[in-house]
Amino acid sequence: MEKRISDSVINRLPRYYRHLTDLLESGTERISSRELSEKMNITASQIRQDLNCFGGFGQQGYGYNVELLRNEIAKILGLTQGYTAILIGAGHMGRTFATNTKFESRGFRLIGIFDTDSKKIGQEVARHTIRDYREVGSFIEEHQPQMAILAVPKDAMHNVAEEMIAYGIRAFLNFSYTELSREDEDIVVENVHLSDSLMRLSYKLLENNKKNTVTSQK
Amino acid sequence: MEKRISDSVINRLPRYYRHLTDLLESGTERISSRELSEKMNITASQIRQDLNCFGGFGQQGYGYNVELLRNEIAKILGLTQGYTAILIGAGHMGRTFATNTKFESRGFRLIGIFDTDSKKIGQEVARHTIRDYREVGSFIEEHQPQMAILAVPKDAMHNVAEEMIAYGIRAFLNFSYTELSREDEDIVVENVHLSDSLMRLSYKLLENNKKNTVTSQK
DNA sequence: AAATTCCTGTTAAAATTATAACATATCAAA
DNA sequence: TTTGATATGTTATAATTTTAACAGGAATTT
Repeated sequence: MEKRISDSVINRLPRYYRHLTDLLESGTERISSRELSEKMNITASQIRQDLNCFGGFGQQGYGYNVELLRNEIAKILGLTQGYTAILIGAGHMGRTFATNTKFESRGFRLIGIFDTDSKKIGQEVARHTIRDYREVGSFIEEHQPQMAILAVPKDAMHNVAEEMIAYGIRAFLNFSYTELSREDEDIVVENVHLSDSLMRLSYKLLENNKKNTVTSQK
Repeated sequence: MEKRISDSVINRLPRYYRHLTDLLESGTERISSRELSEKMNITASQIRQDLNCFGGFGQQGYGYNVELLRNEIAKILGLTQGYTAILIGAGHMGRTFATNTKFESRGFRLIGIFDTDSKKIGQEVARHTIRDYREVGSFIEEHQPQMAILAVPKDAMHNVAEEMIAYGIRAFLNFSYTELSREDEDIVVENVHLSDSLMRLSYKLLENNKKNTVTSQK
């Protein structure tokens, strides 16, 4: 019986993956938990603890082989599964996602972009021709993508999600303002909110200003 | 002496804010921690605990006044400070941010968009004319924005950040692939990584598939 | 007006998460 | 070889975070 991996650990994995990718690209062959901890501003202990949830990838006296560790994390994250995705909505957000996130280098494959706007249909985005959303059902049936990226207006989101679910999609990356949640069923969702980041930054800035005010009053 | 608010609480505040905004827009006047907990899929206890970090906003036997609570959270998050921001980079990500995140309704004001690409300079995005990045120094001096949104290629990011810091900016929302970190100085940073969300989704999907395989083998 | 229900703020307990400590294996150098 | 320095995997401890419990104030009902 495997013990469950906590969300705290899972949430850190993509960050490990990014840093290891950087290291690999810069030609670093090996790294110790201490060195990595300095780069990432976390404790070496946490890194070792995290990695050991999945197995011993390091070697005493040597550290971790960057390429090997990166590959292991890729496996854990499912990046070697060759998952395919369709993108619904070719507005700003959709285009950003299609062009920015280096799908292929992360092991994903974007296989179709859909929109309802007749002005957009037929346009080229990231080497894909935007398709008519009305064809999405037959497209899914034919190509069986595992994920749908929702970059549609909030009013449309729930309807689109329902349709995707009816067509058999079980994983959603949702960029719409409204949260998508499906606790009960075998459906997985990640909601992304750009404005949350902005609000967090705002909080930090305010705190920082308060702190400096107090300090300068001494 | 005020006790420090934990990051776990801070990270939840934007989500509270969004849900309260939704409630307000749907005309809900009051809500209890239990009702809100059902909407948000967290425990009522946590909601009460979180809110009490900042003061007693509710009333026994009544619950919380939606508008009042939303305003209080806005204050806590610094949304009432009238912070202004400039956006560096008018590529896909920059345009998404400029058009999508409802700056104004969140109390922020975007006051300038900059790019180095002469083809983009002069174009209109979200009611702003894209300015020449070479003018950013004098612009900052004149308008004193508090935040910079970095939506530039990863190779340019650190240089841009250094320049912004030299011009006096102290808060950064960074969308570049490369992380920006400034532990030491009085500078606050939020890094956003779209691909992290995708990787987390991938992990969840893989786990879900494993689970179902095991279940169906019974 | 009394009784009952509701629901907060707060304290206490449980659970989780992060950090520290250490035994031991590997590497590198003398 | 032998010795010392590294650095992991793992166990133990500390800190944090979440959940539960409850006293009592406010609203609502009878």
